[in-house]
Amino acid sequence: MSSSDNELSSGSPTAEDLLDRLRASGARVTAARRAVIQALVDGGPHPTAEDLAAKVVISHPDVHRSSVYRTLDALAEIGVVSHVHLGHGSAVYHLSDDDDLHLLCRLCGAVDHIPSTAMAAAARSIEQETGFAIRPGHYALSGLCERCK
Amino acid sequence: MSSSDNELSSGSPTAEDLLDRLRASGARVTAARRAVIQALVDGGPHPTAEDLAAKVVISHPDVHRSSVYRTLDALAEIGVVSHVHLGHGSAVYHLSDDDDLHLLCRLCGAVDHIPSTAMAAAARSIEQETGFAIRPGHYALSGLCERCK
DNA sequence: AATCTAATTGCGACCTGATCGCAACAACGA
DNA sequence: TCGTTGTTGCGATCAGGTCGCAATTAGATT
Repeated sequence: MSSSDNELSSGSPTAEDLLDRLRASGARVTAARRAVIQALVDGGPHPTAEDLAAKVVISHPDVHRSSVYRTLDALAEIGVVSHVHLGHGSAVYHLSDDDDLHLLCRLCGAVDHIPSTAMAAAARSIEQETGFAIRPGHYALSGLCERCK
Repeated sequence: MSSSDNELSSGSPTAEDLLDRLRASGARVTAARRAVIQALVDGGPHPTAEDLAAKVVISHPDVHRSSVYRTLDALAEIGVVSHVHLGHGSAVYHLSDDDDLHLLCRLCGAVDHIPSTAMAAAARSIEQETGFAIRPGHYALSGLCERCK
Protein backbone atom coordinates (compact mmCIF):
# COMPACT_ATOMS: atom_id res chain seq x y z
CA MET A 1 0.00 0.00 0.00
CA SER A 2 1.27 3.42 -0.82
CA SER A 3 0.57 6.45 1.24
CA SER A 4 -2.03 7.63 -1.26
CA ASP A 5 -4.32 4.70 -0.63
CA ASN A 6 -7.78 5.55 0.50
CA GLU A 7 -8.79 4.81 4.03
CA LEU A 8 -11.29 2.10 3.38
CA SER A 9 -11.07 -0.15 6.37
CA SER A 10 -10.60 0.50 10.02
CA GLY A 11 -7.76 2.21 11.80
CA SER A 12 -7.46 5.85 12.55
CA PRO A 13 -7.99 8.00 9.52
CA THR A 14 -5.17 10.33 8.64
CA ALA A 15 -5.51 14.05 8.25
CA GLU A 16 -5.52 13.59 4.47
CA ASP A 17 -8.39 11.14 4.71
CA LEU A 18 -10.45 13.66 6.55
CA LEU A 19 -9.55 16.44 4.16
CA ASP A 20 -10.58 14.22 1.28
CA ARG A 21 -13.94 13.65 2.84
CA LEU A 22 -14.36 17.33 3.33
CA ARG A 23 -13.47 17.98 -0.30
CA ALA A 24 -15.76 15.18 -1.43
CA SER A 25 -18.65 16.86 0.33
CA GLY A 26 -18.16 19.99 -1.73
CA ALA A 27 -16.46 21.96 1.00
CA ARG A 28 -13.17 23.73 0.48
CA VAL A 29 -9.89 22.77 2.00
CA THR A 30 -8.26 25.73 3.60
CA ALA A 31 -5.24 26.32 5.77
CA ALA A 32 -7.45 26.80 8.80
CA ARG A 33 -9.21 23.52 8.22
CA ARG A 34 -5.96 21.69 7.66
CA ALA A 35 -4.71 23.00 10.94
CA VAL A 36 -7.81 22.04 12.89
CA ILE A 37 -7.83 18.57 11.44
CA GLN A 38 -4.15 18.15 12.13
CA ALA A 39 -4.72 19.12 15.75
CA LEU A 40 -7.60 16.70 15.97
CA VAL A 41 -5.58 13.83 14.52
CA ASP A 42 -2.40 14.53 16.47
CA GLY A 43 -3.94 15.48 19.71
CA GLY A 44 -4.99 14.00 22.97
CA PRO A 45 -8.16 12.02 23.42
CA HIS A 46 -10.77 14.57 24.46
CA PRO A 47 -10.05 18.04 23.25
CA THR A 48 -12.54 20.81 23.72
CA ALA A 49 -12.95 23.31 20.95
CA GLU A 50 -10.79 25.68 22.96
CA ASP A 51 -8.11 23.05 23.36
CA LEU A 52 -8.01 22.63 19.63
CA ALA A 53 -7.98 26.36 19.07
CA ALA A 54 -5.05 26.71 21.44
CA LYS A 55 -3.13 24.01 19.66
CA VAL A 56 -3.91 25.41 16.24
CA VAL A 57 -2.79 28.87 17.19
CA ILE A 58 0.71 27.64 17.98
CA SER A 59 1.43 26.68 14.40
CA HIS A 60 -1.06 29.02 12.73
CA PRO A 61 -1.23 32.19 14.79
CA ASP A 62 -3.79 33.84 12.59
CA VAL A 63 -6.41 31.15 12.64
CA HIS A 64 -9.25 32.55 14.65
CA ARG A 65 -11.12 30.79 17.38
CA SER A 66 -14.35 31.10 15.48
CA SER A 67 -12.88 29.33 12.48
CA VAL A 68 -12.07 26.42 14.71
CA TYR A 69 -15.68 26.25 15.81
CA ARG A 70 -16.88 26.56 12.25
CA THR A 71 -14.53 23.89 11.02
CA LEU A 72 -15.71 21.56 13.72
CA ASP A 73 -19.28 22.28 12.70
CA ALA A 74 -18.45 21.53 9.11
CA LEU A 75 -16.78 18.27 10.05
CA ALA A 76 -19.71 17.36 12.23
CA GLU A 77 -22.11 18.03 9.41
CA ILE A 78 -20.46 15.48 7.18
CA GLY A 79 -20.23 13.06 10.06
CA VAL A 80 -16.50 12.79 10.55
CA VAL A 81 -16.40 14.27 14.01
CA SER A 82 -18.88 14.43 16.81
CA HIS A 83 -18.92 16.14 20.10
CA VAL A 84 -20.01 14.93 23.45
CA HIS A 85 -21.33 17.11 26.20
CA LEU A 86 -19.50 16.09 29.27
CA GLY A 87 -20.90 18.42 31.81
CA HIS A 88 -21.56 21.96 32.76
CA GLY A 89 -18.82 23.26 30.62
CA SER A 90 -17.58 22.59 27.18
CA ALA A 91 -18.18 19.83 24.72
CA VAL A 92 -15.34 17.57 23.65
CA TYR A 93 -14.70 16.51 20.10
CA HIS A 94 -13.56 13.25 18.66
CA LEU A 95 -13.39 11.47 15.35
CA SER A 96 -16.77 9.90 15.05
CA ASP A 97 -15.71 6.59 13.58
CA ASP A 98 -14.92 5.42 17.04
CA ASP A 99 -18.43 4.37 17.64
CA ASP A 100 -18.49 4.28 21.36
CA LEU A 101 -20.04 5.76 24.42
CA HIS A 102 -18.41 8.09 26.81
CA LEU A 103 -18.58 7.64 30.51
CA LEU A 104 -17.83 10.66 32.59
CA CYS A 105 -16.91 10.32 36.23
CA ARG A 106 -18.82 13.01 38.02
CA LEU A 107 -16.24 13.24 40.75
CA CYS A 108 -12.85 13.19 39.12
CA GLY A 109 -13.86 14.03 35.58
CA ALA A 110 -12.19 11.00 34.04
CA VAL A 111 -13.58 9.92 30.71
CA ASP A 112 -13.87 6.30 29.77
CA HIS A 113 -14.97 4.63 26.57
CA ILE A 114 -17.09 1.62 26.03
CA PRO A 115 -18.42 0.14 22.82
CA SER A 116 -21.91 1.30 22.06
CA THR A 117 -23.01 -2.31 21.86
CA ALA A 118 -22.91 -2.34 25.65
CA MET A 119 -26.14 -0.41 25.64
CA ALA A 120 -27.68 -1.86 22.55
CA ALA A 121 -30.01 -4.20 24.40
CA ALA A 122 -31.27 -1.50 26.73
CA ALA A 123 -31.68 0.88 23.84
CA ARG A 124 -33.71 -1.66 21.94
CA SER A 125 -36.05 -2.40 24.77
CA ILE A 126 -36.53 1.27 25.53
CA GLU A 127 -37.38 1.85 21.92
CA GLN A 128 -39.94 -0.89 21.98
CA GLU A 129 -41.57 0.41 25.11
CA THR A 130 -41.53 4.09 24.42
CA GLY A 131 -40.83 4.59 20.74
CA PHE A 132 -37.83 6.65 21.63
CA ALA A 133 -34.69 5.69 19.69
CA ILE A 134 -31.63 6.34 21.79
CA ARG A 135 -28.54 7.53 20.02
CA PRO A 136 -26.09 7.26 22.81
CA GLY A 137 -23.11 8.84 21.15
CA HIS A 138 -24.00 12.44 21.62
CA TYR A 139 -23.97 12.72 25.38
CA ALA A 140 -21.83 11.21 28.02
CA LEU A 141 -23.26 8.86 30.56
CA SER A 142 -22.31 10.06 33.95
CA GLY A 143 -21.47 8.03 36.96
CA LEU A 144 -18.57 7.05 39.11
CA CYS A 145 -15.36 5.56 37.87
CA GLU A 146 -13.72 2.62 39.52
CA ARG A 147 -11.41 4.70 41.66
CA CYS A 148 -14.04 7.18 42.87
CA LYS A 149 -16.68 4.67 43.82
CA MET B 1 -54.94 12.98 57.12
CA SER B 2 -54.62 16.60 58.00
CA SER B 3 -52.67 19.04 55.95
CA SER B 4 -49.85 18.97 58.49
CA ASP B 5 -49.03 15.33 57.88
CA ASN B 6 -45.57 14.55 56.76
CA GLU B 7 -45.00 13.44 53.26
CA LEU B 8 -43.94 9.91 53.91
CA SER B 9 -45.08 7.94 50.96
CA SER B 10 -45.18 8.69 47.28
CA GLY B 11 -46.95 11.48 45.46
CA SER B 12 -45.59 14.88 44.65
CA PRO B 13 -44.22 16.61 47.69
CA THR B 14 -45.72 19.95 48.51
CA ALA B 15 -43.80 23.15 48.88
CA GLU B 16 -44.03 22.79 52.64
CA ASP B 17 -42.51 19.32 52.49
CA LEU B 18 -39.54 20.66 50.66
CA LEU B 19 -39.14 23.59 53.00
CA ASP B 20 -39.22 21.17 55.90
CA ARG B 21 -36.43 19.18 54.41
CA LEU B 22 -34.44 22.31 53.90
CA ARG B 23 -35.00 23.31 57.49
CA ALA B 24 -34.17 19.83 58.68
CA SER B 25 -30.82 20.06 56.96
CA GLY B 26 -29.93 23.10 58.97
CA ALA B 27 -30.54 25.58 56.20
CA ARG B 28 -32.73 28.63 56.66
CA VAL B 29 -36.07 29.15 55.11
CA THR B 30 -36.24 32.53 53.45
CA ALA B 31 -38.66 34.33 51.23
CA ALA B 32 -36.44 33.74 48.23
CA ARG B 33 -36.33 30.04 48.87
CA ARG B 34 -40.03 29.84 49.41
CA ALA B 35 -40.57 31.51 46.09
CA VAL B 36 -38.18 29.25 44.22
CA ILE B 37 -39.69 26.14 45.70
CA GLN B 38 -43.16 27.37 44.95
CA ALA B 39 -42.21 27.94 41.33
CA LEU B 40 -40.68 24.50 41.17
CA VAL B 41 -43.76 22.83 42.61
CA ASP B 42 -46.28 24.81 40.62
CA GLY B 43 -44.48 24.95 37.39
CA GLY B 44 -44.16 23.10 34.17
CA PRO B 45 -42.21 19.91 33.79
CA HIS B 46 -38.75 21.04 32.75
CA PRO B 47 -37.87 24.51 33.90
CA THR B 48 -34.41 25.89 33.45
CA ALA B 49 -32.95 28.01 36.18
CA GLU B 50 -33.83 31.05 34.13
CA ASP B 51 -37.40 29.86 33.72
CA LEU B 52 -37.69 29.59 37.44
CA ALA B 53 -36.07 32.97 37.97
CA ALA B 54 -38.53 34.54 35.56
CA LYS B 55 -41.45 32.98 37.35
CA VAL B 56 -40.17 33.95 40.76
CA VAL B 57 -39.66 37.54 39.76
CA ILE B 58 -43.33 37.94 38.94
CA SER B 59 -44.45 37.45 42.52
CA HIS B 60 -41.19 38.49 44.18
CA PRO B 61 -39.63 41.23 42.10
CA ASP B 62 -36.63 41.63 44.31
CA VAL B 63 -35.45 38.05 44.32
CA HIS B 64 -32.27 38.03 42.35
CA ARG B 65 -31.30 35.58 39.65
CA SER B 66 -28.28 34.47 41.61
CA SER B 67 -30.43 33.61 44.62
CA VAL B 68 -32.42 31.30 42.42
CA TYR B 69 -29.24 29.56 41.35
CA ARG B 70 -28.03 29.37 44.92
CA THR B 71 -31.34 28.01 46.15
CA LEU B 72 -31.28 25.35 43.48
CA ASP B 73 -27.76 24.47 44.53
CA ALA B 74 -28.86 24.21 48.13
CA LEU B 75 -31.78 21.99 47.20
CA ALA B 76 -29.52 19.85 45.07
CA GLU B 77 -27.09 19.46 47.92
CA ILE B 78 -29.71 17.92 50.16
CA GLY B 79 -30.94 15.81 47.30
CA VAL B 80 -34.42 17.17 46.75
CA VAL B 81 -33.85 18.50 43.27
CA SER B 82 -31.51 17.51 40.50
CA HIS B 83 -30.71 18.99 37.19
CA VAL B 84 -30.25 17.34 33.87
CA HIS B 85 -28.10 18.65 31.08
CA LEU B 86 -30.21 18.49 28.03
CA GLY B 87 -27.95 19.91 25.45
CA HIS B 88 -25.79 22.77 24.44
CA GLY B 89 -27.67 25.20 26.54
CA SER B 90 -29.09 25.17 29.95
CA ALA B 91 -29.76 22.50 32.49
CA VAL B 92 -33.31 21.75 33.57
CA TYR B 93 -34.35 21.13 37.14
CA HIS B 94 -36.82 18.73 38.62
CA LEU B 95 -37.77 17.25 41.94
CA SER B 96 -35.42 14.36 42.29
CA ASP B 97 -37.82 11.88 43.80
CA ASP B 98 -39.01 11.09 40.35
CA ASP B 99 -36.26 8.64 39.82
CA ASP B 100 -36.22 8.42 36.09
CA LEU B 101 -34.18 9.00 33.03
CA HIS B 102 -34.64 11.80 30.60
CA LEU B 103 -34.71 11.24 26.91
CA LEU B 104 -34.07 14.26 24.76
CA CYS B 105 -35.06 14.30 21.12
CA ARG B 106 -32.19 15.86 19.29
CA LEU B 107 -34.43 17.12 16.56
CA CYS B 108 -37.51 18.57 18.18
CA GLY B 109 -36.21 18.95 21.72
CA ALA B 110 -39.02 16.97 23.29
CA VAL B 111 -38.21 15.46 26.64
CA ASP B 112 -39.51 12.09 27.64
CA HIS B 113 -39.24 10.18 30.88
CA ILE B 114 -38.61 6.54 31.50
CA PRO B 115 -38.05 4.71 34.73
CA SER B 116 -34.40 4.27 35.48
CA THR B 117 -34.95 0.54 35.75
CA ALA B 118 -35.05 0.49 31.97
CA MET B 119 -31.31 0.84 31.97
CA ALA B 120 -30.54 -1.08 35.08
CA ALA B 121 -29.46 -4.22 33.29
CA ALA B 122 -27.17 -2.38 30.92
CA ALA B 123 -25.75 -0.36 33.77
CA ARG B 124 -25.03 -3.48 35.72
CA SER B 125 -23.24 -5.22 32.90
CA ILE B 126 -21.23 -2.13 32.08
CA GLU B 127 -20.19 -1.91 35.67
CA GLN B 128 -19.08 -5.51 35.67
CA GLU B 129 -17.06 -5.09 32.52
CA THR B 130 -15.49 -1.74 33.15
CA GLY B 131 -15.88 -0.93 36.81
CA PHE B 132 -17.71 2.23 35.88
CA ALA B 133 -20.95 2.74 37.81
CA ILE B 134 -23.43 4.59 35.67
CA ARG B 135 -25.71 7.04 37.44
CA PRO B 136 -28.04 7.80 34.64
CA GLY B 137 -30.05 10.55 36.24
CA HIS B 138 -27.70 13.39 35.73
CA TYR B 139 -27.61 13.59 31.99
CA ALA B 140 -30.21 13.11 29.35
CA LEU B 141 -29.96 10.33 26.87
CA SER B 142 -30.27 11.75 23.44
CA GLY B 143 -31.94 10.24 20.48
CA LEU B 144 -34.99 10.56 18.33
CA CYS B 145 -38.51 10.63 19.57
CA GLU B 146 -41.27 8.67 17.97
CA ARG B 147 -42.45 11.51 15.78
CA CYS B 148 -39.04 12.57 14.53
CA LYS B 149 -37.74 9.14 13.65
C1' DA C 1 -38.88 40.53 73.67
C1' DA C 2 -34.13 41.73 72.83
C1' DT C 3 -29.84 40.10 71.20
C1' DC C 4 -26.54 37.74 68.64
C1' DT C 5 -24.30 35.42 64.79
C1' DA C 6 -23.75 33.04 60.87
C1' DA C 7 -26.43 31.91 56.77
C1' DT C 8 -28.39 34.20 53.04
C1' DT C 9 -29.44 37.95 49.98
C1' DG C 10 -29.16 41.49 46.26
C1' DC C 11 -26.18 43.53 43.39
C1' DG C 12 -23.24 43.96 39.69
C1' DA C 13 -18.99 42.58 37.79
C1' DC C 14 -17.10 38.86 35.73
C1' DC C 15 -16.14 34.32 33.35
C1' DT C 16 -16.45 30.75 29.86
C1' DG C 17 -18.22 28.70 25.85
C1' DA C 18 -20.14 29.73 21.80
C1' DT C 19 -22.40 32.41 17.88
C1' DC C 20 -23.02 36.16 14.53
C1' DG C 21 -22.65 39.86 10.89
C1' DC C 22 -19.69 41.61 7.83
C1' DA C 23 -16.05 43.00 4.70
C1' DA C 24 -11.94 40.88 2.85
C1' DC C 25 -10.00 36.83 1.02
C1' DA C 26 -9.01 32.64 -1.50
C1' DA C 27 -10.28 27.71 -3.33
C1' DC C 28 -11.20 25.60 -7.19
C1' DG C 29 -14.21 24.81 -11.49
C1' DA C 30 -14.52 26.85 -15.99
C1' DT D 1 -6.57 33.59 -15.56
C1' DC D 2 -10.87 34.67 -13.90
C1' DG D 3 -15.21 34.59 -11.38
C1' DT D 4 -18.12 32.73 -8.08
C1' DT D 5 -19.08 31.65 -3.78
C1' DG D 6 -17.52 29.32 0.35
C1' DT D 7 -14.44 30.72 4.18
C1' DT D 8 -11.95 33.60 7.11
C1' DG D 9 -10.62 36.95 10.75
C1' DC D 10 -12.34 40.18 13.58
C1' DG D 11 -14.81 42.04 17.26
C1' DA D 12 -19.22 42.46 19.22
C1' DT D 13 -22.47 39.93 21.36
C1' DC D 14 -25.00 36.32 23.63
C1' DA D 15 -26.29 32.86 27.15
C1' DG D 16 -25.66 30.40 31.19
C1' DG D 17 -23.66 30.63 35.26
C1' DT D 18 -20.40 32.14 39.22
C1' DC D 19 -18.28 35.30 42.58
C1' DG D 20 -17.05 38.81 46.14
C1' DC D 21 -18.95 41.85 49.13
C1' DA D 22 -21.66 44.66 52.20
C1' DA D 23 -26.31 44.57 54.00
C1' DT D 24 -29.91 41.82 55.76
C1' DT D 25 -32.29 38.41 58.43
C1' DA D 26 -33.58 33.51 60.24
C1' DG D 27 -33.63 31.31 64.01
C1' DA D 28 -30.99 29.84 68.30
C1' DT D 29 -29.88 31.89 72.89
C1' DT D 30 -30.86 34.59 76.60
